Amino acid sequence: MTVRQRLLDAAAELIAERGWGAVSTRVLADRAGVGSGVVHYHFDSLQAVLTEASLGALRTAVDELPQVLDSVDTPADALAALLAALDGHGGQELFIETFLAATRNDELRGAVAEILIRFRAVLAAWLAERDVPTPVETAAVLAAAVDGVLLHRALSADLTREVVVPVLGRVLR
Amino acid sequence: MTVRQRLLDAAAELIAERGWGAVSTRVLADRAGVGSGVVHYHFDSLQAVLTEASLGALRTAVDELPQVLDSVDTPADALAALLAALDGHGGQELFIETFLAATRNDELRGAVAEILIRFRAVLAAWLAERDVPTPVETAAVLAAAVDGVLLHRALSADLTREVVVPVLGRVLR
DNA sequence: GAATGTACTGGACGAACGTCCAAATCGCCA
DNA sequence: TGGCGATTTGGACGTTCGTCCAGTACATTC
Repeated sequence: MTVRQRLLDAAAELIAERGWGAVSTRVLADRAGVGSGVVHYHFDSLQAVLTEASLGALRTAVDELPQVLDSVDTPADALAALLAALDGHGGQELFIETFLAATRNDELRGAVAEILIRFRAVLAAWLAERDVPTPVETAAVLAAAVDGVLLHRALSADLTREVVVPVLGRVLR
Repeated sequence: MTVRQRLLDAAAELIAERGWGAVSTRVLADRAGVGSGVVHYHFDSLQAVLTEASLGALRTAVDELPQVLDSVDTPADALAALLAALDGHGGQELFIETFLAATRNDELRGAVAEILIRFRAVLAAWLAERDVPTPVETAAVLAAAVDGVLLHRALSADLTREVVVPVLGRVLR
C-alpha cells in the first residue's frame, strides 16, 4: 500500500478515535509509520487529508450498499444489514464526525450532501421495489434514523439489533 | 448573570459552532467578555467547563421534555414538538458533539448515559399512556432516530417536519 | 558512473494552545 | 477611610500546533 493511502487510512482511524478537531499532523504521520513532513508532501494541508479520508470512507460505504441490500429479502433483514454495514466501517464515529465537520465547512458540506443523496436514492429504490409507501421520504428518514441509532449505540449498549429492528421495522410497512 | 454562568453559556455556543475539540480558553473567555485567566479561576480545566456546559444543556432539555409532551395529544404532534424542542437548544450540534465527546471520556459517558436513560423513561411513559406497543424499546429507538434526523437536517434542509413526522409516525402505531 | 527527479526525513518557524500567577480591581464590613 | 477577601486581568511558562524546507535516500535514465 502506498504511503499516501496509509495516511488516508490512518486519518480515518484517528478521526473516529479522537474526533475531527483532535487529529494532528504528527500523530497522523506516526500512525501511518512515516515522518511528520510527508503529510504536506502528499496533501496541501491537514484538513485536505481529513476531508479526502472521510469522503472516501463514505463513498465506499455507499458503493457497497446495493450488494448489501440485495443480499437480503425482508425489510427486517435489510435493516439489520444496514446497521451492520455502517457499523463496520471503522466505527460509526467516523460518519458522525464527518457530518458535523461538514456543517462547518462549505466544500465538505457539498460533497457529503451529494453522497447522502446517493445513499438515499439506493435505499429508496430498494424500498420502492418492495412496495413500501412513500419510498423517497422513508429512505431519507431511515438513513437519518440509522445514523442516530449508531450514535446512541456508542453510549448505550442495550440498543441492540433485537431492539432496533422491530421498532424501526414499523416504518417499512 | 454571573461570570461563571456566562462562561457556561459561551461554552455551549462554541461547542456547537466549532466542535468540542476546537474550543480554546481564549475564544471562550472572549465570547463571555472576560479576561482569559478567569476560566481557570472558576473551573479546574477547560474540559471541566465544556463538560458542565454540555451536561447542563442536556439536563435542561430533558427537564423540559414532560411539559413539551403534555402540551400535545396526538403522536404526530408529539414528534413535531420533540424535534422542535431539541432543535431549539442552541443548535442540534451541541447534543451530537456531547455524545461523541462522551464516547471518548468515561466520566462524561456515565453522565450522558444517565441523562439519556431519563429521556427515554419520560418518553416511554408518554408512549405507554397512549398504548403504543413496546413503549420502552420504542422510546429508545425514537430518541436515537430524532437525534439522527437533527444531524441529517443540518446537511439536508429538505428533511422537514412534513417529511419526518409521517414516516417516523409509523413507529408509533 | 553521473545526473535527474521522486519520495521521504527531521528539524525550524511563528502562532496558538492549557495552565498558572503576580498584580490590579472590586465590593463590603469595621 | 482603611483594610480584606473575592474576583478579574494580562502576561509568562512550556508544549504542541500547522506548515515549510534544506538535506538525504533511492530508483531511473543517459
